[in-house]
Amino acid sequence: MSLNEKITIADIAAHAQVSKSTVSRVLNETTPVAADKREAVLAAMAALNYKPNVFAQSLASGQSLSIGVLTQNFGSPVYDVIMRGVLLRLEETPYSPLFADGRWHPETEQKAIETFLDRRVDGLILIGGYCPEEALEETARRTPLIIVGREVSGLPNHCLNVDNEQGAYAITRYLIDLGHRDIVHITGILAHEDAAQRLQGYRQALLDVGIEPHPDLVIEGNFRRQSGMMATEMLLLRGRPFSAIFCANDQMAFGARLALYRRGIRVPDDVSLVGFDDQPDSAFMTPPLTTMRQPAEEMGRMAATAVLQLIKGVSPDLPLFQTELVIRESVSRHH
Amino acid sequence: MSLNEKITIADIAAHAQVSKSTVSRVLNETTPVAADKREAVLAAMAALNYKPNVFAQSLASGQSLSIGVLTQNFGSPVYDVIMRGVLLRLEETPYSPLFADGRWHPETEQKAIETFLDRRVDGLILIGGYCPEEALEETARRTPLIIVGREVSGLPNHCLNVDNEQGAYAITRYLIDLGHRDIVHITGILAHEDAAQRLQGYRQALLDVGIEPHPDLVIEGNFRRQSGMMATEMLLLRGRPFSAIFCANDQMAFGARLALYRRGIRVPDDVSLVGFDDQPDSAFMTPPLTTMRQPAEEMGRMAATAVLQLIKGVSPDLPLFQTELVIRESVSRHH
DNA sequence: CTGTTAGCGCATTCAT
DNA sequence: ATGAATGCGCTAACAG
Repeated sequence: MSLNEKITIADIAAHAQVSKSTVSRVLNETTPVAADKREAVLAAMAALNYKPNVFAQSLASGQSLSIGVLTQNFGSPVYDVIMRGVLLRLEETPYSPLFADGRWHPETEQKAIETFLDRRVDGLILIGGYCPEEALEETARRTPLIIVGREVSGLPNHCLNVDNEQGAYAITRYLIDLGHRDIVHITGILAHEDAAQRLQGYRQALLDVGIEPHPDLVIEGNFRRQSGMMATEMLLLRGRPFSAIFCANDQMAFGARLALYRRGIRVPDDVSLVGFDDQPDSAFMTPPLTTMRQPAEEMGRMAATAVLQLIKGVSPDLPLFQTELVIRESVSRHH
Repeated sequence: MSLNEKITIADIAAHAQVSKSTVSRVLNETTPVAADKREAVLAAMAALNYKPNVFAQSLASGQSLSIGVLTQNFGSPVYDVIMRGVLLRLEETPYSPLFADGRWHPETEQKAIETFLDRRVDGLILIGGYCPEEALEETARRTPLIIVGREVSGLPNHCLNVDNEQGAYAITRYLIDLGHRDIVHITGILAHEDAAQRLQGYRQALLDVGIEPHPDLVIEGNFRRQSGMMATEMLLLRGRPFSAIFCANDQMAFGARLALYRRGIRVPDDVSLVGFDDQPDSAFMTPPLTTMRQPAEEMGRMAATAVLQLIKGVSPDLPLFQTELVIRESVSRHH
């Protein structure tokens, strides 16, 4: 309320007739305090509208009560939701998030991580990224670290992931069950575990019903709309017939949809189209897109919970999240 | 590099044969220091890989070198880009961003602002929000404040906005020039200045060519896809003919597109469709959406620059940003 | 249970 | 130009 509040524990100590230590104690609940003194302190804090100085707290305690969150490209669909999950979970705690954008540049990521460390974050959450694995392992040695959406072989119990292979398997299997045989797969950047695992799920589903995956039906994209469009155009040029396209994410499905539209190919009458991620716009594509839903927000929350556990010294167990098939009008039975 | 670095200015003072004060001086360039001593200090800092402790710095100086950024709903199209702009600009400075998500809840926003203040941010950037104006004015009195995407009458030179009316005018005028006369407008939440201004631009454009805006052709939406869809369905039920729809944002245009699709109405053959914002997916709608581009990232950068100026005590001048018409295949001449 | 005493790492007078 | 001395606001032994 008042404009210039420089209230310190000394003030409330005086007001409550106790020592600064006692004030600190009721503040941190670090040691039992007599009920009456406790009340007095609380009353004084309320009366004077006391706000602890975080810097002093951090300096004295060595804890910053902040955790660094590194994402790649603000505004990208799934990561934003993961971040929201982190945020929401953190709001339930005394920790505040510090954010940075790695932009998929290893150097930028490293710099951001350094900045976080300089700011003495108590923990670190990394979402995706291209940062070399050794650097990550080094970082993990220095501070509590959770990585989501990426598998670092040297840090098995620091990574939080979705079961991409199972998801891709299920969605491919779904198309097969609809009678499709010539199913295209537009992959993500295959250097990403996500993309590789989805490709693997796709292949396995085909193999399991005795279909040999055809190389002409697999095209590598880069997870972006543009690449979905170009991949589809290339596919059309190739001339090999197909009745369904499975894109490794919704973005590329949007691109594919546009390419088909421009060629006058109807969805799902002429070809069925499915994506992965279930980003919000999927439900509003024309026609609405069949896709796989990732529990992104849930993963964010879990990531936050996990770092907090690491900070407390307990080693969290990180589940493999499952996806959920969301069926919409972009697919139909193949005759 | 080393795992346990607790290097303080005392260490480097010893290493460089000078006093701690001198070290502090070369660190902050606050007072001239003899060249040789200066070199020695720099060398020592490099050798020991010294990192200043931000908490100690902040505690002693009273500056946090952090600025609070409050957005509404992580993952919403335009705001995310504005945030990216803020981030990028801040990366060029010693300031770090602190983020929070207001979720369009005044209480949440207030709480977030309080948290920022508790963290002693040196400045505040608010993106959108429903926080009552008095609260904002109060906040502006306590700390450097910039508000983007919102007009607070009591804080004219703290607000950063786009010229919504002009943008809506231009886009409506464009449809008129294509021969459209019965142009629908699906508005945003009219309590938002954005939405009200866009509606005003739409009306003015019609009036300027002698068309009396018809109430049946204006429907209030809420900026979300779903509302664009419902508004369009309602419109179709009303039965009043129209040849074009102007949605107050792209999201609602996506919803409108879906409603038209489900009714078998072709775009742009049967009706032309335009949006506002030029969010990335617009270019991949089928057909690609004609829309108005906001310089969102630029606005974010400017917002950051402006708070920094406020912090330095200079009052920034905040331009009214202009939009740019992006013409794509969702519109055609009306015959 | 509680008060006293030291720092935490740095910026900033104040002398020199 | 530089060093010594205070203090920022709080936590954490340390005694009682």
